Amino acid sequence: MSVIQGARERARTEVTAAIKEEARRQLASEGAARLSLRAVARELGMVSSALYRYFPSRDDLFTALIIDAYDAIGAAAEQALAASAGAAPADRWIAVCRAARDWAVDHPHEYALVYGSPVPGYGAPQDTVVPASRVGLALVAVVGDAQHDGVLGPPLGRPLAGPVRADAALLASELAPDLPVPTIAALVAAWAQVFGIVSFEVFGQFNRVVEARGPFFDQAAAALAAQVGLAPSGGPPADGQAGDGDRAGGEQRS
Amino acid sequence: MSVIQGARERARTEVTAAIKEEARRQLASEGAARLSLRAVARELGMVSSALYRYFPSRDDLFTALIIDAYDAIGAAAEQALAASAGAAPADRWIAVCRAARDWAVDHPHEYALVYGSPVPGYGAPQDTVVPASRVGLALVAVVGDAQHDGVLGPPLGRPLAGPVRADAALLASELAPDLPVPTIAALVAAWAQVFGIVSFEVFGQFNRVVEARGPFFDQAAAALAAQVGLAPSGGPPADGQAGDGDRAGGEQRS
DNA sequence: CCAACGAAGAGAGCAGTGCTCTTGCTTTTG
DNA sequence: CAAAAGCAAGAGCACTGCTCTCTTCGTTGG
Repeated sequence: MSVIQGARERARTEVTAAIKEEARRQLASEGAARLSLRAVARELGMVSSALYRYFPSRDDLFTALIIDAYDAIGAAAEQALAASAGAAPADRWIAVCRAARDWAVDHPHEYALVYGSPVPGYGAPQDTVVPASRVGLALVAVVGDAQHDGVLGPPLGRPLAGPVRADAALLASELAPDLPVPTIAALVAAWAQVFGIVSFEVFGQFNRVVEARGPFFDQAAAALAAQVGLAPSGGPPADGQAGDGDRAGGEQRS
Repeated sequence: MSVIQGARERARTEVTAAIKEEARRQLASEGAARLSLRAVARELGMVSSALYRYFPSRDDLFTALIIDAYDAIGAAAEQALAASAGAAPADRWIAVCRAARDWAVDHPHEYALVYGSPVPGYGAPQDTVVPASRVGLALVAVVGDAQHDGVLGPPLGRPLAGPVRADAALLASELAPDLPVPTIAALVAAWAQVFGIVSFEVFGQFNRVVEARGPFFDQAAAALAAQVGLAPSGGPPADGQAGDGDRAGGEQRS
């Protein structure tokens, strides 16, 4: 990671970046399955075989894009986390969820790459697990902060079944020893459920079902916040949501 | 739809079925992106071009498989709905959700086809919308029956924002005029959230996070039942869940 | 300063893909 | 029975991921 590089090394990182950029562009316009190495090379004015100097295979290019996507959506969530420091926990929860959702609707194909069907025979390598966890960890941080401030209530729902408790206890010991085990379990469920709503929106399942997707998402995120034990903020936010910046009627599928 | 068919017509439907069957087999073993018309034809002992007599394009084959998949998971849900008639609403809710989940983990690639990333430039045709709604309608039926029996409580969560209420009201008028609007909104959210958990499980996001996936799913489904206003069944189901038939430790990604 | 080394690009080529078009054959139908 | 329609086969086009060889050129050690 030296700042000073030889011309060669410099060129390499630049070309690598250009390849990823062009690949991302094609990803957005064609979708992952139609991403073509040759087309990327063509667009970059190089021959297809030259691309293999930078990525040993198409799957490796995918891996790079996947990591970037995880990092991007994770960064969005973390930024919302940081920006909302000091706010009511439920509102922070909604802000973090909303940041992830907004990134997803802005980058549907990259989102599909990471939260959609796993690519063919391709097993996600180990490098992806840390970036993949960033959004989840941001949610954990919201709840952890609430706990630290003494405003974390008990999660809703019936008592945990044995195996679920065991899983949650293991998780808790790894990433948030201070949080109650049932809270962790509720957190994991909420995490998956948030992405369920995002996926339905991005993948078109809400077409002709839900139009006001931004407000709908916020509504659901608020319910999930309550589910994990974050009390709703005092004031009734019931209506309005003005300046929401949401294009409700827009068709999603390209 | 005449029962009696000429030999030719009969052969046609048989070949069509054989193609879909073989395609499904390849789908299961290779994944959607690697499904190859030529390979299907090869396996069936015919030449690739002959396949185009039955499906005008690869996308049309996909469409057929998608409809079948929607119908299969929908049928599974409806069967659970019928089988649970008379049980406590919350338990019926869980049963229907669980049926959909079980089908999904048993047919991960078909599930990915319908609830994963939409295929490349392929816009789902209108034929898919009815089959696609079957699981959702089964969930609506559970809640509708509970309402009819007078055991439906109010949904949890804050009051609806204006646009959300409008969407939900429209939906309610279309498919369940008897249900309260907030219930419909909660139902739609719960519907998406159920599939969020299923997708995370099927797509491998729960690897090294949740191991007892069956019980975990039931836990979350129970919480969602409460969310839409279905009171938990009397007895404490807290532990046990024996004979669960869940292979907890199994690696998911092929 | 220059020679050796290694990284990078070019091009040909392989096996595979979706899809089209033409050519024959068989079944159905008027 | 002959015409029409349905169907399989084969050749072929343009494309894909990937490998191999060959040449060029920046970097670096003596």
